[in-house]
Amino acid sequence: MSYVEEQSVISPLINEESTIYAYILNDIANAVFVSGDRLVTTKLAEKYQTSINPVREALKQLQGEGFVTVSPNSGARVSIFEYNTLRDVFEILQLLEPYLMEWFVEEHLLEDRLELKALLTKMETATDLEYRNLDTQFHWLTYKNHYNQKAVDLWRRNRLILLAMQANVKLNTTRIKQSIEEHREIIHALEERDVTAVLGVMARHIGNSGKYWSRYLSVSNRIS
Amino acid sequence: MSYVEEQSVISPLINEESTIYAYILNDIANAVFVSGDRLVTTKLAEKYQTSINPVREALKQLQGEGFVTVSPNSGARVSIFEYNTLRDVFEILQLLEPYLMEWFVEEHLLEDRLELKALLTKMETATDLEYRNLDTQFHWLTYKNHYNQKAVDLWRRNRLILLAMQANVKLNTTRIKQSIEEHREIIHALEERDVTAVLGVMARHIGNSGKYWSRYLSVSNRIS
DNA sequence: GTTTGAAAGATTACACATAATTAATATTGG
DNA sequence: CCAATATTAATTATGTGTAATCTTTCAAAC
Repeated sequence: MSYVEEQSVISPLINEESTIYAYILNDIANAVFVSGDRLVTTKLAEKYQTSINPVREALKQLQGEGFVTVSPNSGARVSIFEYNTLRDVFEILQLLEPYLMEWFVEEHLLEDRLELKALLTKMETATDLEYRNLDTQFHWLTYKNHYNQKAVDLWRRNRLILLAMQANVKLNTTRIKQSIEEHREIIHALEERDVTAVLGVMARHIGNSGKYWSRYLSVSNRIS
Repeated sequence: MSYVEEQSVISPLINEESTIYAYILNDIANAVFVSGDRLVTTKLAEKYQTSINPVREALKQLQGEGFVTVSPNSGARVSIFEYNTLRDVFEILQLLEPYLMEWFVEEHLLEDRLELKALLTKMETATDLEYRNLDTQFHWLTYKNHYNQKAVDLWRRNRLILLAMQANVKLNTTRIKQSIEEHREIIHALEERDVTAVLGVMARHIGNSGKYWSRYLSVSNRIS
């Protein structure tokens, strides 16, 4: 097990590092392996410089988390992420995010808000790929300390699926600008500690994101 | 792999059958293994009449699903289900159930409602243990066909954790009666296809259940 | 074009070797 | 003599190789 990943690990959302589990999940999140791809144990063992069992165990864990689908005697594949998955994930996020955010509005510290502002500043000069990472960091920061860590984990997993689906689709500048503006509004409402306002912006933010991606991915679905 | 379980598998909530995964999960849900218990691979392999590797893989899958916690070089344990877990699980259910139920109210068929009524009838003469099973079946029936299978799976998992926590605590008759009444109200509101009414009863139903168990399990926590 | 059958490839389960942890025992200091 | 620590023994986890079984693939025959 002396494999070194070229690409950096999707920082905040993948806890464990330097494990086969993390490598595979990272490769799924970065669309190195895409929806439906076969995950052959021998190939993976070779790629990550280890034997079959550790790979099988990593795949089983990923199966439990929903990223991989295993058919008996037929092997593992990256789970099918299609249009319906996008809808499902967004609807779950739409339940979770207001719930997680509400706590943050009331309990966050000044330093949290300053960190968010720092991220916002970085966003303004970020490229497409950097932006996605900053966006993830922004929301991760707001949720990660929530008392309901089960819910946080749920959010994390759904967010990773989203990243996997979006990895090879570019974000257009109009949407980035709109998204930055929404983040700014969130921070502003946070300063006032106005729960209703924050949740309002959040709902709009998720809704817009959902609309954007569903439009995009429905097209790419129609093509393939 | 020729192990035969004495106790029947928690029927609807555990899909796979006759697998080590299902056996272990079933034993967790029935509190054969309780929160914090060490899950030693060799022991489990012996118990379920198989070798170590399949056990390890089952444990990894259960880890991914949150039922088992694995520490490097130190092995697997049943995840810690304590008072905070109860709160977390109930809050997640409180988000999920209205979401899942809303669809059912609008889309369910007459035969679904008849099945629910049949379950209700059985509830009225059920013992404590049977009641819990019927209650699970009731809600499973309402959710299992929802278009968002990711959400359904989420509900399933959280419900299993609840079952694991409640397995060795008895349900008192007052709560059973109250619970039956709530189910009756749900069916009634379903007949009218009145979303608001159903969600109202549901919120109360979950709330009451949460109150009941938190009171009970906080006591058992204080004792231990 | 469909079916059949053989060969290659992969999955699964098992046994073994090694490394780490846990426990049990002995030793030391107060 | 007791408590805390150190040492040793047992247990357990982890990773590798291998054999058997099942799938898939590909080519030949119908």
